[in-house]
Amino acid sequence: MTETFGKGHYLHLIDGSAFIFRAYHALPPLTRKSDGLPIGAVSGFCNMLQRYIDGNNGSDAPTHVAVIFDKGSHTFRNEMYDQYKANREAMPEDLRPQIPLTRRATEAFNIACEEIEGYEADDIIATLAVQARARGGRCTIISSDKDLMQLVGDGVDMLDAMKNKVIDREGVHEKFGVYPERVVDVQALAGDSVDNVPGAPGIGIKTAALLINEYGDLETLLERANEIKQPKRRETLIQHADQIRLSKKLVMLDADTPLDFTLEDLEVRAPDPGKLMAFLAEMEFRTLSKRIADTLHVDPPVIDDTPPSAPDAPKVDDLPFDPEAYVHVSDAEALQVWIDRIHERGYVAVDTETTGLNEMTADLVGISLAVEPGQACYIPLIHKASSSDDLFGSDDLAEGQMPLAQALEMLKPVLEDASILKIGQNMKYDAKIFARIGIAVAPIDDTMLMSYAMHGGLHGHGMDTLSERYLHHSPIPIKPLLGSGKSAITFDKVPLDKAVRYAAEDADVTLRLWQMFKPQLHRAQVTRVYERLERPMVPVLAEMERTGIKVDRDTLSRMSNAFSQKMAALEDEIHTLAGRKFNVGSPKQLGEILFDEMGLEGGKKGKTGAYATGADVLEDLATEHELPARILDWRQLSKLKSTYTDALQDHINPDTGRVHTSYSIAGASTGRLASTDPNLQNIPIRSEEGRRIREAFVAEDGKVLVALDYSQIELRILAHIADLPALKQAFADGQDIHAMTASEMFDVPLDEMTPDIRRQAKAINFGVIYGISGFGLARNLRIPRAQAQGFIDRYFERFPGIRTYMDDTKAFAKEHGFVQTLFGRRIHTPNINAKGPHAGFAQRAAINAPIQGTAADVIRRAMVRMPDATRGIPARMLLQVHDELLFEVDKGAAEDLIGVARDVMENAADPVVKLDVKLTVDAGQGANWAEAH
DNA sequence: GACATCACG
DNA sequence: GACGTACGTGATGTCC
Repeated sequence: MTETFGKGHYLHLIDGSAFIFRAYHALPPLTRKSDGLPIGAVSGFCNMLQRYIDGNNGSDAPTHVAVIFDKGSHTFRNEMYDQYKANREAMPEDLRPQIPLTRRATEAFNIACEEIEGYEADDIIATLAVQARARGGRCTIISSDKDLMQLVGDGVDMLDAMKNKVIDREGVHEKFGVYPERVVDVQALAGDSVDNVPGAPGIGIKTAALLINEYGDLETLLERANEIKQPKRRETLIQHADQIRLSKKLVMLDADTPLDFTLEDLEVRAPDPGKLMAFLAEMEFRTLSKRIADTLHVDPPVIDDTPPSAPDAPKVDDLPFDPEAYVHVSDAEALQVWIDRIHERGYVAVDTETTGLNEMTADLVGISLAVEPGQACYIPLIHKASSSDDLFGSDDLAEGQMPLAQALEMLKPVLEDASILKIGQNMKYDAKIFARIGIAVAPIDDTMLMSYAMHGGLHGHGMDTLSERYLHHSPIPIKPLLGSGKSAITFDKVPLDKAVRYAAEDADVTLRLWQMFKPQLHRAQVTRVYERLERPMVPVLAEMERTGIKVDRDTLSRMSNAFSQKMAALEDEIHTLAGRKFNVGSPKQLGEILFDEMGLEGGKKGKTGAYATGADVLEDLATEHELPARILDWRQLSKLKSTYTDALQDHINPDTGRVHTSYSIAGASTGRLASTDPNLQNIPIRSEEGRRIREAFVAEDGKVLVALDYSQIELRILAHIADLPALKQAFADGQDIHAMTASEMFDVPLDEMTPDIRRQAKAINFGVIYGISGFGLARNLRIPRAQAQGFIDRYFERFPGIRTYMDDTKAFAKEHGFVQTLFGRRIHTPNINAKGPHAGFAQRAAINAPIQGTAADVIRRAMVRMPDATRGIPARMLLQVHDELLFEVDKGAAEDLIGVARDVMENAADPVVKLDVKLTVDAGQGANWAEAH
């Protein structure tokens, strides 16, 4: 039973970031022996935690303790002052991957580990210290950070752990010349070069303290500044009064940070030796684990830290796959053995088998686990008994299965344990299956996403592809087990012996891939891409997909009927014009009628020998004949009906009344998402008739849909990457970018701009993003090729950065075999050195990839930050359409959401990339998607 | 299952 | 000098 924090209780607050940086700088750059992961700071951090614990079990031991971390580098202080901490150096590359490990270390030591997005650790510490004091308890802050000294006094003190020196009120006075309640006044005057707090120029701590002690406090000092005798000092204070007041706001800690935990949650907990040893073993800390094992009176873990013999041929490759070695787990005792092994290891590969491919409707059938190569099991849960004489199968469960509920009860703590890493191949699928039965799987690794980060553009990232390529093993195909067509069965009907071999192998393959990929991420320099842009998308997208969007069936159904009628009428008209009946939907038949029977000019046969009858061809013909125009009309309706108004109705989930798409994270080579089943990223908008389909995408009663989209994000990124001053200036001035391009290219003043000239410039702008060619532009604008080439030449002349960018990008791709986004995502270009027509394709793709890919990275960053940023707002993120996010939000909170979400989106590049062009986001809201846009 | 077509950014 | 050509996706219908 937890007691309310109050008198007699004693809280320790450890400044986690200070520990980390001290540990990092105190130790040489150690790496984990088996795979080269940098590990020095984690080692130092663990040592410091252990020393802290050893030193704090005496009579004055704390009753409550927490390690507090910073989270996110953008805080409310950046809102007040954009230069806050601006000259702070970037985190060293080999420290970055160690940060999450220090959090895991804290948890492994069974010490509360807290952080709040958008707040500095100092603010959380201030909040907790003030709360502890208010409740009559005591608090010691373990840090030597002078910014925290304002909190000291009345039951709160600080401990400099390095010097083992307590800092009380007198200690603060020693440092600042004033007592804690005036510390912020002194800091406001003196400023702080480390945090880039300006203060008053020329005034340091000594002078500041002198002034504050003379006048009492900062406000009085500023009001009476004209009384100061020294002329220079007087002028400085008068002149910089605003800057000083701002500085005070920057240094003043926020003791009202919203917390998602309470003081009671921080009660000191007994160590969990198993968890701690597993973590230390994973980190391969020999000495430290022995020392800690001694103090805990347990056996130290056995650490196998033999490095792989050759970097690119790890030994996981050598162990043959043996389906007979896989274990069929059929009862709680057997499962417990596996769970114990998982705890020893600290990680496990997990795979789920289900009744289908749609995570929203498929049911869990069984779970497979793997803890080391070749050692995997399958836990069948609801397989049906097979009976040869019953064609429809039996509802009876097969023998040899433990109860579903019991298995889940045992596995849930493991799957949710923050100190055990769950490894999967396409984890979003499994996470959604588990989420539906109340299990929140975390933390995770995903081999599909690791491959995507390292090999994007080289090949697909499905398990079979990866296994064949990297393990030289073809997994058992699923087809023979399930059959195909009408006689196909679901996995719960697969006999257990076969199911074990198939399912356990998947977990085995996943674990082997993980062991191979994990150390390679660092070498390929894509750790940050994987950890910041790929892996965090899994929970975000899983949540969006599970939420779905409400679609009104009646609206779609009415539109389908209207389309049917119009199509029937058009069909009659078309047959009359053609002189005979034919299948209007057949391009082949249409081509024969147009070019053979009617003898129209301009018939061109493609590589298959059929006439081309695409929209561009028909549009040209439409100026002379009526038939092509009617065909175009019919095709538009046919498209809308079959792909949208009909098909979408079939995708409405009967349980939720909503449509749940699935996003593939690793589908598009550039980093974009792709949406399938159904594709909700290509819902019509360009034509008026199509746009009305968006009226069927609605908000629930009492809510509205909010759409936020980046304005011209790819052109802005182009302006930054290719360094185009004219374009940057135009964006800075908020100009119409296509009109500005037109003005620049055709020497037409902006106030004389015509829509047609602007349209041409717009086509050129897009052409540049796509790796322009004279031919392509000529075809798009329907102008002579020579004229199009003239436009391009002129564009290069007016924006010389473009040519440089294109040449540099092609050269980079040829040299390295990949191109990169601003955030380090690599897109491989295997065909870049090809000869013949392939070469052109590859070059244009290489030019486009960094632009499209950077835009994709930006919105990914925004999406990853969105859940924390919008916490407390009754809103849910529903869809992403490349440069747009769609939310559903309570009516009263729409403006709140727009404010917060826009801020996240516009600043999504910070702090990794400082764009020369600001990103702007347009917002709209309404009862349906058409209105919101 | 390949191909053509067309919806989106 | 000729080749072909805007970048990235997914779903549908026809035809073999």
